Amino acid sequence: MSDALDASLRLVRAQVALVKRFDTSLSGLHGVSLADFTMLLRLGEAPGGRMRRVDLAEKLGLTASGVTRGLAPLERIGLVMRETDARDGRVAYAALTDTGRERLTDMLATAEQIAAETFAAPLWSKEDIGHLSALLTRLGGTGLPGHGAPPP
Amino acid sequence: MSDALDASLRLVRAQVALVKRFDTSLSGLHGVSLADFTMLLRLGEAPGGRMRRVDLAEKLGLTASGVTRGLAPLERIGLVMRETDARDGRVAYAALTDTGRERLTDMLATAEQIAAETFAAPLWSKEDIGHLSALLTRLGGTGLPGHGAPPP
DNA sequence: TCACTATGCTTGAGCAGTCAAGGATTCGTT
DNA sequence: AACGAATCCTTGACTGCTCAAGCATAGTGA
Repeated sequence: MSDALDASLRLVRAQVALVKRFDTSLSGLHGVSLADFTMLLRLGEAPGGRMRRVDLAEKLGLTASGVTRGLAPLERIGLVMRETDARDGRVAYAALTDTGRERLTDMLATAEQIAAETFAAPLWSKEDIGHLSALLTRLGGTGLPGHGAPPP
Repeated sequence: MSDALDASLRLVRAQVALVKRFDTSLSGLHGVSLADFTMLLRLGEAPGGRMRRVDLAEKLGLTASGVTRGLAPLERIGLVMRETDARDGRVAYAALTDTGRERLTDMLATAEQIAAETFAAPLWSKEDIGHLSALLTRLGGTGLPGHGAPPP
C-alpha cells in the first residue's frame, strides 16, 4: 500500500477516535455532541451570533437538511432560536440565544481542555500542532480559512 | 480558540471531505463504500484472508455489531463468507471469497489512485505525506502499527 | 404581467454506525 | 462435575447524517 493511501486510512481512523473523545466529554458535561458544539461555535463566531442556515451548512460541511436536523434539538432546548429575514422570505436565520451563548462558553472551555489533553506535551510540540493543522488545511473541506503565510 | 482545538476541528472537516471523495469513486466504480473497502482490505491483509469478527472490529475501530452490520451486505453479494471455528463454537470468522479477492484488487487500484490524486505533487511532497501519517498515528485509534523508526 | 428558473428550507426514506440486551459457548474454580 | 463469569456474536431501538422530492419565495426576461 502506498504512503498516500496509508495516510488516508489513518486520517479516517484518527478522526473516529478524536470525535469519540470529544463526544464523551461534551455529552457528559453539557449534554451535546461534538457536532452540536461545532454548530454553536460557528454561530458564536458569526456577527450577531446568527447565520443563514444555508451558510452554516457550508461552513460545517453539511447539507442544508443536516443543519435542519442538527439544529432542531438545539432549538428545542433553547440554545438556538429561529429568526426570519424581513427582506427575503425564504431565509431563516439560526441565532444563538443568551442561554446558548452562556452554555457555549462552558462548552468551549471543555473542548479546549480535551484538545489540550489530546495534544499535550511532551508528545506534541507547538510546532507539531501547527504543522498538522497546516497539512489538514491543504486537504480542504472548503469553508474554513487557511492559516498559513499570507500571499507576498 | 487554541491551535489544538483548531487542529481538532480541521481534522474532522478534512476527514469528511476525504471520505466523500473515496466513497464517490469507490461506489461509482465498484459499488462499495470506503468502509466496505477498508473491511475487505483488512481481511485481505490477514493470514488466509480471514479473521475473527471481533478482531476485525478492533482493527477497524468499530464495535462488534458494526462489523456484523457492515459485513452483511458483503456476504450477500458474495465477497465475504462466514466460517466457523472447530475448536471454539462462539467464534465466527469472516473470510474473503475468491471473488472477494479479485474485486479487492480492483478496488485497491482505485483507492490508490484517489489517494495519489489527493496527495499529488506539487502541493504534497513525499515528506509531507510521511509527516502527516506520523502525526496522525500519534493521535492513535489503536489497532494500527506505527511506522516510525523502530526502537534502538 | 407572467411564466420560468433559482434559492432556501423542510420532510420522508434510507443507510451506517452506536448502545443495551440477550443467546450460545467456553473457561475457571471449587 | 457443575456453577458462575467471561467471550463472541447478533438483534432491536436509536442517532445523525445523506439524497430526492417538495413547497414557498425571489429574481429574470419576454
